[in-house]
Order: sequence, then structure tokens, then C-alpha cells
Amino acid sequence: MCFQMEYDIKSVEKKWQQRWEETGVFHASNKSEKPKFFCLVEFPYPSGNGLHVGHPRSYTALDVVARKKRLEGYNVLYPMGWDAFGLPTENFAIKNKIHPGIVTKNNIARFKAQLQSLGFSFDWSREINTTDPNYYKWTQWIFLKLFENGLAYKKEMAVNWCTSCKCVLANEEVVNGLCERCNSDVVRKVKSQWMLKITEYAERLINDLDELNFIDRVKAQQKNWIGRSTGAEVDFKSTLGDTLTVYTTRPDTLFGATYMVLSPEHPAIEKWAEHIENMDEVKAYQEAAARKSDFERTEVNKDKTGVQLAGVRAINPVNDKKIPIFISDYVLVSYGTGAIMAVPGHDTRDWEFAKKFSLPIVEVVAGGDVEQEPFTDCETGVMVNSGILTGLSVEDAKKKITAWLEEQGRGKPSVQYKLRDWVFSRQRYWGEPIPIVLCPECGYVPLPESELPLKLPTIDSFEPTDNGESPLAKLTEWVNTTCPHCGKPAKRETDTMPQWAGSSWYFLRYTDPHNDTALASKEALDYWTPVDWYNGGMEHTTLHLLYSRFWHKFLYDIGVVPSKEPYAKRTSHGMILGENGEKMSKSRGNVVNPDDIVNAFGADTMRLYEMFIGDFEKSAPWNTSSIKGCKRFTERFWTLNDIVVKGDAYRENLESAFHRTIKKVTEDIDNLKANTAIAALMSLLNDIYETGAINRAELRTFTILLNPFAPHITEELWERQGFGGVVTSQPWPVYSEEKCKESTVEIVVQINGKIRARLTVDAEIKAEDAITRAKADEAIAQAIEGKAIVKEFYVPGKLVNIVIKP
RNA sequence: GCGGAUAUGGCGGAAUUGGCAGACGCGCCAGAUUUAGGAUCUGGUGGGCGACCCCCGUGCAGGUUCAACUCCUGUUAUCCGCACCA
Repeated sequence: MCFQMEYDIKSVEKKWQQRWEETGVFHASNKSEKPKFFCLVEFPYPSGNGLHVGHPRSYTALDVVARKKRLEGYNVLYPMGWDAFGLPTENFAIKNKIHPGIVTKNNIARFKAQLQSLGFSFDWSREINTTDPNYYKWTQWIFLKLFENGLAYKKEMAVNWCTSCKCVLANEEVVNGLCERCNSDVVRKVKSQWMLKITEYAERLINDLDELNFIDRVKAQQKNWIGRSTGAEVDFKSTLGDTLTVYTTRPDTLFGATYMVLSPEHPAIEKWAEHIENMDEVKAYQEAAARKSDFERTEVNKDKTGVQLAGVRAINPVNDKKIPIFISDYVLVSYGTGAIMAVPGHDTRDWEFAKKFSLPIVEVVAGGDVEQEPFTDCETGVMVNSGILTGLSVEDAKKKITAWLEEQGRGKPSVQYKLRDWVFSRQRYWGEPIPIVLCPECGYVPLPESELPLKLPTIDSFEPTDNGESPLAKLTEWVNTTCPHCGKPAKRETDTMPQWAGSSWYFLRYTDPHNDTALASKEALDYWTPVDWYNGGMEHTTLHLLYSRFWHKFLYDIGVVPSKEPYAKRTSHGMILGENGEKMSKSRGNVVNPDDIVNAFGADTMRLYEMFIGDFEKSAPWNTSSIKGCKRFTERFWTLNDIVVKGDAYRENLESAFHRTIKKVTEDIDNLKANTAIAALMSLLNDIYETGAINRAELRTFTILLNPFAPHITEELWERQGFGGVVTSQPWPVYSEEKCKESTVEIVVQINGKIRARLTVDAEIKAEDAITRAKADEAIAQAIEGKAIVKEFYVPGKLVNIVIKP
């Protein structure tokens, strides 16, 4: 009754939020007798739009976990920070002529206020910010270590160039040939770029997934992205006497190779220039291919094009046949050796190409009709027309021919990955400066560690340039420096790091955020890492999540971190969609602002609804009218104040329900099933109201169980009831398996699997007694009268099934 | 094409090992209270009938089983990731 008069949501929630901060209850200690638990959510990019209701889904879910783990006696680290370098801020700064540093500061203030209004138990004393020089000092330090270990290198290469951001993109940032961020065209541009050798870790990034508790779709997606394939490299001699190596996953089909295809960028073409009779035509094709954007190149994937290199042929090592060599853009320079042997009988692309250019198709695996369509099945086919391989299965043929090639010195087994090295330079202002100096004498020279952080200079105009240079290049004074090695005049690197740099190691900094002599102390890292539970969006699976695993493995290799992998467990939340079931976005006009929800319903209700909305891993449409259910639940909880009676043990009629609810809530939180945990609490509350009262023991338990979801109202009730202390420092309730059982249960009685009666029986009833009771039931007795009973089943506590002949 | 998922009332969603389909909530209906509206409370709510009996019902078609949302085979639709990766 009179809920509003007694419980003023705004002031109560504010009161507890302030008290938590003042008393530092959520500050984690780096030394503790308790077991540690490091609980992590992806730190946000503080955009100008503020949070929308999607952000708190992840934060609330792990806040519930963190709060429950504390009640269970763990020393919990649940930190938050800001991933603040990046383009949107820079673009906003350009447009509004405000320095990005100021924009960032304002955005962070807004985000922080929003997060605090939701009552998350973050340890704000460990707040980090990737744009803080004390932070990016260590981002730069890691880069220097990568450089020192040969994993950062500069290379002239064709890169993805976003025409609107005027900036290079990593492969991971290009979606359907368009810029992931602004959807503008991405074209190829040859530029000198800093690269990180993530490919060196490809094998370990795949293999070590096996030991991790990551949800399967994350593992699958990473494996897919790294794209390991096994096959063989085969050396073909050319008629000019040199060797061309191809990569194939089907060495078994070598006898069916009737031509060869090089990518248009293959270096052999230059080498053979004077021998190629149709060099003009070849050049024209190369130029046309180079002009195509990635998007065009994949879009036209139906129609195969190409040009034969006149005047040179390749020799098939197994049968010495001279076969034509083509160039075609269906062969990629960056995969394998940039050259393939074409087996039109058994590869779809080669078949299309052969049909178009009227090239011979030879069947070497029996099982299909290669004139009609390529036969690509590896399971059932038998080798034909294949010399020493004839009669073997595909699997055996692969082994035999690979061994033969090795013996002959004409090939070897080979493993290839789709993963490419990570393009690490960005021609923009708002990022970490790359701490490298280019000296005409000494080449690329790293800054000494003592000169870190290399601060981002203050600058008036941070607009991107059209010539592909970073805005920093205009700062002559800053650019011109001396070589740390020889002391002569030299120039600084003017590109900055990509947005993904700061987030590739941020979780480590939380363990010791104010350390100024190391990225974190060894003790802190030993104590806290790896992260016990990391939740984040699927969209980061092949970006941040992969990059940070790579950096972590590197840091492990050089002895900085104690664990091979950064995250022991990874889960992922589904998106919150707009009310219309579409993705929430400004342009669709369906964005819900959490501030409005907190204002109208309070943080506790907001949190409950975020968790109750549905299966955590699936996307779910927001529905403001459904929030009422959660609102009513908090009100009904508060109204328990009016019906409290004395009692220091669960009443008999509710004891079992309490034990079952404790079990359910405990297990569901661990399994990210907050929706059913809340449903169980609602159910128990309904049961309590049916009895017309709640005693103090019951109210204590209920309040603690609800606390992780609705921390403010539970603390307030606890205080008003004078239970002593705060809920946050209570022990989590315990249940006993024994007491979860009810003494009597309702079972159903089936005849041939159809329900015909219901009985209430003793929970411990024996099978034969249950069946006897069932048969004694009037309806059942009638149904089985005069029928032959074939079989009888009793499933304890569930049902009796009597099978009769009809 | 490859990889991953999903399909259950009007809606969001439950169903731990094959064992009562639809928990919990929204919405809706009826009643109470209220000057009215709103709010709150009580009861009802998968379909075939208003009630009984009974029948039907978890994308579709088969199968296994005493028993199938759950297992198997096939199939359709939707979503996500990758994609000329040899």
C-alpha cells in the first residue's frame, strides 16, 4: 500500500549509490584471503549519443554475477573504463571545432553519470581511459616490444582505403567492400604501413581455443576467420626453366591439372616480361584488376575473366605435360603462393574458367560427370587416370602423392591461413602516436622506453588530408627530431595506432591501474589474471577478442603475463532491438534512452527488466509496456514490509519452496539465466502472498536473493527492517538438496501415454505402490477393465504409464 | 558455396537426463475498489464449444519409443559470420 509515499525511488537509489562510493564496498583489494574473481565487460566507446538500453544488458548481467560472487565470499574485481580513441570523436571534433580531448572528457562524464545511475558495482577507483598518456604509455611500450621482437614491421602494400574516413582499414574493418564505420567505398591503395604479425600466432590462436570456456559460436567464428587449411605446395617448372610454386588442398588431383592460374599481381609476370608475347594485353588486365575495389572484385564473382600468358608454359611434375598459364583475378595474391594449379574436373571455379576458355577437363576422381559439372566430393570418389594413384581413395591419394612430391623434391605438405597480418597504421589524429623515428642512416628506430609516453601533440586542425598522410605530418616541429640511435636529424612516424590498440590489453591495466613503472605489477597480474569471465558482443569476435588474445600471447611469450590466454570464459549477449523488432538506431528513430527508463521506473526496475527480457544470448525487442511487470514486482516486494511477522526459520509450508528458489537462483545466475531466476523469485513472492505473511527469516533470504538484481530497494528494505549491516556484506543463502524435495507430489497417470488421471502421492512412494494407487483410481480402473496390460512404468515423482492392448 | 544459430499462445519467453507443453511476465476478459480515468486487488486466459467429456497442438514430412519441443532422417523459412581462400 501507499508505495509511493513510503518509497521515493529517486532519493533512495541516489542514497545507496552515494553510500557505496563513500564506503568503497566495491573496491577490490589486490591482497585478500578470499578467492579472487575477475569479472569483465567490454568498456564502452564514449560516443556523443550516450548509452542506449542495449549497453546495460551486458553490464547488468555481469553486475548480477559480480554481486552474487561477493555475497558468496569472493574478492571480486569488476572494473570499468573508456575506450576513447577513435574516429567518431575526431569527426565530431572537426565538425564542431572542439578538441577531441575535450569532446572525450564530456562524453565520459555523461557515460559515467548514466552508468552510476544504474547502480553497477564497478570499482571506480580503477577507472581507466585509453587516451590518458599514463595509459597509452603502455600501449606504446607494448608496440615497442612487438617491434623489438620482429612482430611489428613496415611494409609497402595495397591496403583498404576508406574514401570517406581518408584512412586505412584493417581487413576486419571492411564489410562487404564497405567501411564498417561509415559504409563508404573502400578502395585499394598502395601505402607504406605498420603491420603486426598476427599470422605468426595463427596456429596457437586456433589450437588454444580448445582449452577455453568460450561459447561455441565464438570459437567457431574465430576458427573460421583464421581459416586454417591443409594441403601441399607443388613446384611446377616453367618452359623458361624457373620454378613456380602453387598451393593446393587437393594434391590428389594433380594428374587433372590442365592449366595454371596466377594472380594478376604475381611477381613472375614482371620477371617473364620480355618472354611474354602479349604483354600489352596482360598489362591491361593487371591494371583493370588493380582499379577494381574489393567490392567490385567480389561482386562480379560469377563471370570469370583472364588472359593467357603467351610464350610460356608450365610443366606438370607428374606427367611432364606442358600446360598453359593464365592470369585471373579469381586467384588472390595474398593467399597461398598467389598461384594455383587448375583442376577443372574437380573444382567449381576452375571448371567455370575452363568452360569459358574451352580448356580440357580431365576426370581424375570417378563418381560424377565432369563434362556436366565439377565433381568435388572427397568422400566417395575413386582415383582414375592418375598413374600411381589410380584406384586409391582421395584420402590415400593425397598422402601418397604428397610423399612422392617430397621424395622428388618437387613439393611438400603445407598449411595455409586466411588470416592476414594486422594493418596497424591510421592516418588520423585521435590515436596513440607510434613511437618510432625514421632515420635516413639507421632506418626505423624505436624511441627509448624513457621517452614514453610519446604524447599526442596539441594541434589546431586535425582534419584528415587528401594525400593520405596523417594530420600530424603537418606539425613540422614535432615531426623533425633526432635519431635516438645516431643523433642525426630524423623524422617521427606520423601515423597513429588504430582504435583496437588500447583495448588489446586494457583488462591487464585494471589489475594495477596507477602503476607508473610497469603496465601492471607482476604480483597484481599473478593474482588477478586470467579474467575469469568476460562478456561482450559477437561483433568483436574477430576484432577485439582476437587481437587481444594475440597481444596477450605475445606478452606471455616475453614473460610479462603469467597466463597463455587472457580470458578463461567468454559469453556473449544478444542485441536489444527497438520496439518494432528492428536494430536500434538513430536513423530508424527507435532508440530508447536508459535515462528515460530510470526516470520513469527507477534503476532496480530497469535492471530487472533488462535481465527478464528473455534469453540472454538471443536478441530481444524492447517493450516498454512489459516493464510494468518488473515494476509491480519491486512494489510487491516492498509491500512485504506491511506483512512481516516474527520467525527465525522458514515456515513449514514454504520451506521447500525457499530451498528450491535458492537453488534455482544460485544456478541460474551462474548460467546466465537471470530471466528464469527472476521468474522463480516472482513465483516465490506469489506463494508468500498466498500465505498472507512473511516472517523475518524468510524476508532476509528473499532480500539477499533479490539483491544482485535490485540492489537499491533491497538495501533500503534491509535497513528499514533493522536486519543489521548491509545486504552487500551478507552471506549468500544456502540450500539443502534434501529440503528441496516436497513430501508429497502430484503425479499423472497415463494410459498408453495419454493423461487420464492425477494423483497426490508420497514423494518416496515405491514403484509398485504408485502403480497400485494408479489402478485404484476410478477413471483408470474403468479404462483398464478387461484389457491386457502390456507394460507399466513409474517415473519417480512424475508419472505412471500403463500400456494396454487396445 | 562454407560455418554458426533459430522456429513453441495475441507478445517476450519457460520446459536440467526423452516423462504433466505454455513456468514467469506483458496483453486481453470478467469482477472488486474509485465521482471518472489511472493505479491497485481477485479470478480467468493455447485452439476446437459457453460448461463436461473428448480431440487437436511446439515450422513442415517421416521415423525411433510405453512416452518426443527434446533423439534420428529428410525438408522449408528466417537471422548472423565468412566468402573466387585453391
